[in-house]
Amino acid sequence: VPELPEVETVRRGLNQATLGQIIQGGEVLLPRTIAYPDAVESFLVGITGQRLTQWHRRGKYLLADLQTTPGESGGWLGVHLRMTGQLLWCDGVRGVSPSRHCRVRLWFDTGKELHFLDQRTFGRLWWVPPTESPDGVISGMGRLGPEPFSDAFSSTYLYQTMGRRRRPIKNALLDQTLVAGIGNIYADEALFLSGIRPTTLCVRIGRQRIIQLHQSILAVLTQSIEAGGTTFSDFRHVDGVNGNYGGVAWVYGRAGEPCRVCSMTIQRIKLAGRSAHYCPNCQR
DNA sequence: AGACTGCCCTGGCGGC
DNA sequence: TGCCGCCAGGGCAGTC
Repeated sequence: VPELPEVETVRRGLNQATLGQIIQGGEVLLPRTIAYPDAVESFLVGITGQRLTQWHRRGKYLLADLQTTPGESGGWLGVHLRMTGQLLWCDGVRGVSPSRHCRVRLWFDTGKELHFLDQRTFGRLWWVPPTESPDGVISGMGRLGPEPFSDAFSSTYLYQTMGRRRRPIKNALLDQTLVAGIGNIYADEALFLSGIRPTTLCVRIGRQRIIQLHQSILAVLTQSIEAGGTTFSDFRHVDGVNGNYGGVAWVYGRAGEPCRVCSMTIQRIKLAGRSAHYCPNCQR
């Protein structure tokens, strides 16, 4: 499940592989993958002939700058991988049918192709025309809270924003309007590292523990980006290679197994419709 | 406004 | 061996 570190890894791969290349055309195999414009044909017409000049990341969204000619914007190509989406940079053989889960394929002037694969079909693509703004067209992006690595996401911000809320801290961490990019895996891992139970109400967490949580969030995200994303998911780099989040999770996916610190059995509960994993001894 | 629930979707797995 | 139900979860619409 791609979260911020996985999306960041994909972004870096795309910036290595695709910059300067011109989209010659494409094929949409699953129309609902295209979130905007409404008509698939408008999407294809919009991106065709455009040069990819930069890939950005905002939360779990990817956004490519497009240029019609040097200095003239051709809008943006937005991508959200959701649960099982993958972007694969491959040697295309025109006319040959791609893999079973391929939803969209784009072909380039060099003969390379960019495939959007997505088993569960939750992933979405947008073409944002130059006359509009990404934050407006990609509504979820417009609502995102600060980036974890930005100055805006300080421990003071976290304390002031979350400190008042009457809801479990785990739910708050998954709320993309409070902080962008954290998903189920890193929320559980950050809460373990800061010794806080996922059920703890935000309002019950003191200043010192919020400072610890802030540090833990940055630590777990940094470590995973350095490792190139997680292994414990079906995440793949743009070249199809698996990630390697330092190898092990502290609690995520370890229900019933002994805590790596104290050997107490890791618990799994349901919060906000998601599974939450924690150590009942280390997290209070 | 804040918080929560159900839904979308497919494939893998446990139980019988 | 086969079928059924459950589970995974990011974002959004709907509701209280």
